[in-house]
This record gives sequence, structure tokens and C-alpha cells, in this order.
Amino acid sequence: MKEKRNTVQKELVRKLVLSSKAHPTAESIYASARSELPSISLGTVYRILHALAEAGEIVEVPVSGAPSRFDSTNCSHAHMVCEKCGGVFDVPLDVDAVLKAAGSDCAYRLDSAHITFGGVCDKCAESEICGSESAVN
Amino acid sequence: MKEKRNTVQKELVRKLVLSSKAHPTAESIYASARSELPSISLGTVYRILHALAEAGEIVEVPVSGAPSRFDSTNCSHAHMVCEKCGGVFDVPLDVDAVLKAAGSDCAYRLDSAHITFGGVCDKCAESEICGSESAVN
DNA sequence: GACCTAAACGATAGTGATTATCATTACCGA
DNA sequence: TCGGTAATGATAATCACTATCGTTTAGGTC
Repeated sequence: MKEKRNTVQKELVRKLVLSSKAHPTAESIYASARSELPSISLGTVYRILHALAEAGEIVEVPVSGAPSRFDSTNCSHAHMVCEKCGGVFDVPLDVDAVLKAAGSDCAYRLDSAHITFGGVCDKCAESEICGSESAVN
Repeated sequence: MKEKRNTVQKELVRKLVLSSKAHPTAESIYASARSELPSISLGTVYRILHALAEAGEIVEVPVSGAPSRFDSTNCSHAHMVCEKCGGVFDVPLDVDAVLKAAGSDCAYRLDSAHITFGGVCDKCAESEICGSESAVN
């Protein structure tokens, strides 16, 4: 049995990710972690994040051309990346249903699904009304 | 109207991506492009790939912790990343249906969907039968 | 066909996120 | 309390990708 030690760093990072609603990046977790534990290093944050992801406690949300976000796995949902502000938001969706539907149609064994939408968040959509978005090109 | 010039580089990269069935990376497209046009540079390949993606002729498939793959957009489908070999495979799926379903349930405007499954490809699944995968850990 | 202009290119340096390395620290079972 | 070792902190390295910039060349005009 592989030994797993509990450390203050691990507890802190876990707490920060699970309590955050903002889909933090490794860097922003590092920043908030440092305010509680100034000696923590960025490498440790990455190491712990990956360990937690591997253990299934959190998910990594890779964003094309931007640093990955991390999120708790408390309920099945997808993500939306705002094309204007780059923010990441939760989208209610039965991901497992999609996984099952695709898996039954498919020659391969599918274990997990990562669903990310591109879109525009409500804040950006609001400011878009005034702007001349549709006039471009 | 923005001027768009046709160049041999652009034609070559387009041809390579659209004719490939292997979801090539930018690097592997660069490699095959060089065999036809040795002077082409990696930066140019990236530039053209992004232009084609922006034009909707191809899609970029970002893979967590690995270089992006590129694929033609001829029909709606998702992708599966094999957890053993890292290969990328097509998965038949009505992505637009998922997009619509999620969009109707959602406070945001969703424009596009990127669906990637984690799984095991047929080749790796075969070799797994003989191996002692479940004994690990 | 020669000329012109700017889009596109090639070469290469730079960037930013993430990972590897390694000496040091500190869990935790004995 | 002690010892083995997992985990950490500091930092160097990597890797995919992007920016820069001088040069080339597509493609319209004369």
C-alpha cells in the first residue's frame, strides 16, 4: 500500500480548491495559499493539485491557450469559457448521460468525459448590446 | 475586406490536415510539410493552423498535458484520448445536440462545444487483457 | 512583363505554464 | 524519541507556442 502523508500544504490546497467557486488557476491557488502559508512553493501546489485530480477529489479543466482551472467534483456539470473575458463558468449538464450515450455508440471504452463550451457570459453579453460586435468584419 | 493571399505553405498545410486521419499535432504537420517544402518554418505552420481554425476549416483539439491536435470539421463528432497510448480517436456523437440541450438549460449563450472523452483505444484494450493492469496499486 | 505594396514567410528569440531535480524537512509508525 | 522516507522548497529545465523583424512574394496596377 502506497503511503500517503497528510501535510498542512495538502490540506490547505484542498480546502482552497473545494471552497472556491471561481475555478481558480494553479497560480491563483498559489497566491491565496501563500497568504496563509508564505513558505509554500508553486511546484508543491502543482504537485498537490495533480494528486487531488488523480484521486478524483477535483477536476482539471484545461483551457485552450490559457492556464488550466481546477474545480471540485461534487456534482456532474460542464464548463463554459467566455470568449470575451476568458472566465470559466459552470453549466448544468448530465455529463454521465452524454458519456453513456457516446459509449454505447462507440468502438472504444470511454471512461470519462470533458465537456467545455465556448460562449459569452452574462456580464459580457450585457456590454455587447451597447457595443458594435456584429458590425465587425 | 481583409486581403487573404494564397500561398503554397497555406495550401500544403490545409491539404495535410484535411487528408490526415491521425489527428496530427502542429509538430507532426511541420514534419510532413518539410518533406514537401523543406524551407517551411514551424511558426508558419502554427500561423496557418490558427488561421484555418479561425476560418472554421479545421478544429483544434486541445489535449490536457499534451500538444493540441488538429482535425477537419467535415462532420460533427467528439474525440477520445487514449489514457494508455495518448492517441486521439474520433467518437461519433451529435455534438450540436449536446450544445443545444445544454444551451436551453443555461443562463449563458453557448456558441460551441468541445467534447473529449478519456478512455482506452482498441489496441491498448487488447494488450491490457494479458497485462496485470488491475493488480497495480 | 516590370513595379509596387503589404501580406505572408523564415529564422530565431522570448514567453508562460508546467515539470524535473535535488538537497532539506517533517510525517508518522516503531 | 528516532529513523526511514514521502513530501517540500527552491530553482533549473522543458515544452508548446508566440512575438519579432528583416526578407520574400502574391497579386493588383500600369
